[in-house]
Amino acid sequence: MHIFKPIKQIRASSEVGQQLKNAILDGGYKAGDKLPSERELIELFQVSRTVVREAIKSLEAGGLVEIRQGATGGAFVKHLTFERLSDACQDLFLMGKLSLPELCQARMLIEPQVARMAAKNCTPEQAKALQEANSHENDSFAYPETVMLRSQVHYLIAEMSGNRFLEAIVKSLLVLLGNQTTKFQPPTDEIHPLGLHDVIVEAVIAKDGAKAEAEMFAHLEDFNQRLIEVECKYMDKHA
Amino acid sequence: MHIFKPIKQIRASSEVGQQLKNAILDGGYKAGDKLPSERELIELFQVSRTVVREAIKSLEAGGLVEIRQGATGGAFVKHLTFERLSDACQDLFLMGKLSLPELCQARMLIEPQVARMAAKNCTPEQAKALQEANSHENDSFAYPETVMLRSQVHYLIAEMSGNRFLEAIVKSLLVLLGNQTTKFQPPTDEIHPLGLHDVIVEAVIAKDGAKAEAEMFAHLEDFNQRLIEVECKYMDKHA
DNA sequence: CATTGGTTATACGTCATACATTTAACCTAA
DNA sequence: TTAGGTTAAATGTATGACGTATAACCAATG
Repeated sequence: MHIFKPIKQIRASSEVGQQLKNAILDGGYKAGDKLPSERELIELFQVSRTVVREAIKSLEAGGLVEIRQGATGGAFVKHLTFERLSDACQDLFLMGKLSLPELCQARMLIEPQVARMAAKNCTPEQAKALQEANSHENDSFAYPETVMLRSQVHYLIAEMSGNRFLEAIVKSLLVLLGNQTTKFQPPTDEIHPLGLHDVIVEAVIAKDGAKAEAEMFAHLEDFNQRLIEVECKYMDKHA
Repeated sequence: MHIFKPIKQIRASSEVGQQLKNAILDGGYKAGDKLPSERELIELFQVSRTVVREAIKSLEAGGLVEIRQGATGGAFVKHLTFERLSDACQDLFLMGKLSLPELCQARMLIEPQVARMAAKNCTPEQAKALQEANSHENDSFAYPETVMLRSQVHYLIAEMSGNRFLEAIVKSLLVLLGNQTTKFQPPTDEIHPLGLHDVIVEAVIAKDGAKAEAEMFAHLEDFNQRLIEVECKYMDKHA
């Protein structure tokens, strides 16, 4: 007996979107390149403008392209970064599929090792950038700038790890925790007093991986405690 | 002197999409719920069908809703899972923003600790499921089934960690590495001989966290080596 | 009574056209 | 020279018509 396969109906817009996406991922269009205009795509795919537009809109929603209007407008391929990851995490978090303690725990598990890797790789230029960032943490007390300033060191260390996957994960965590901190708006010296990063920066620059890992762990243990407390206060106030 | 802020032009479709997204994330619509139909949304937002459709399409592309056609059709809110994360990773990988060695390294950094956490939490039911999965790894040699079977233990351990963020990360890594393995299609016993998980499963069930961590690390060290070799062979053959 | 097959209602999918809006570049006159 | 208008190219929105998919209802037939 012959086996029949069910017909899978595919929407024209999905098909077009898929082909465009493949073209981008395969390197046919690189970051910054402009996809053909709507009119051209109509010709190429022989479909209506509706279909073309929905396909492009899907790509935009997926974060692959950026649509600009006007004379020099069109769909431009974006530089893919960790932001898509972080957006996905943000949505999961907002839907209650992730909790703050889980994020803190994950961070404590990953970032100390990332610090160790960073210490192994640290170049003089990176050392300078690290010190620079660490010395500017006090430039602002206003939200959300203060969050950005005081997490800069973490971002740099993540980049220094040399592993772009771990870098993306850590940055996503930083964005999420930063968003929450900005929402709670605790006094800066309550959530993150000045100087907490000094020993970490020292260790990384000294290429002392073991110490960098240990100090990062200690710092996160302390910070996470503060963050949880801040969250409790916030909850009480807004109950 | 007064400071003027640039006018931010927002597209109607983006605005509608954002409002719908917020409604979903805030819990106004839960997983499985149906958003209003296009006609109703036209009434609610007082915009054209074009705008409504593009908004919904964006949500679909973002993985938040699933659109079904027909009499009982409409946009239904999806259960958010790690799949969005894994899709994002997949795209980064396909665009060359992530390499196989980086993924392997990240896995070696995370999964052993996840195994330790799983060992801490292991319940009798989970122990049984783990043994069950481990005993069925030989049920198929055909791709892609064999990949799924031989990675099942890793999926279960990730779930047992009790940390949904780490679970999502590990699963995303498993999907990615699984995809690559399926692409290379090496002989099953070359990439992953039977029995490699036995000691890990034993340790987890015995609630021996330290041993689970160590055995997982050793296993990954071995497996990653095999995977890299398989990739080299594949590259040579398809050069 | 049950099953088959047709009908209908509903909602999404696609097409076509017209017009609005945005933006850069060009042009023109004071 | 420059302010200001014009034009062209591209996306954004509106509208109406028709196509397609799907479930539910219904009716005829055995």
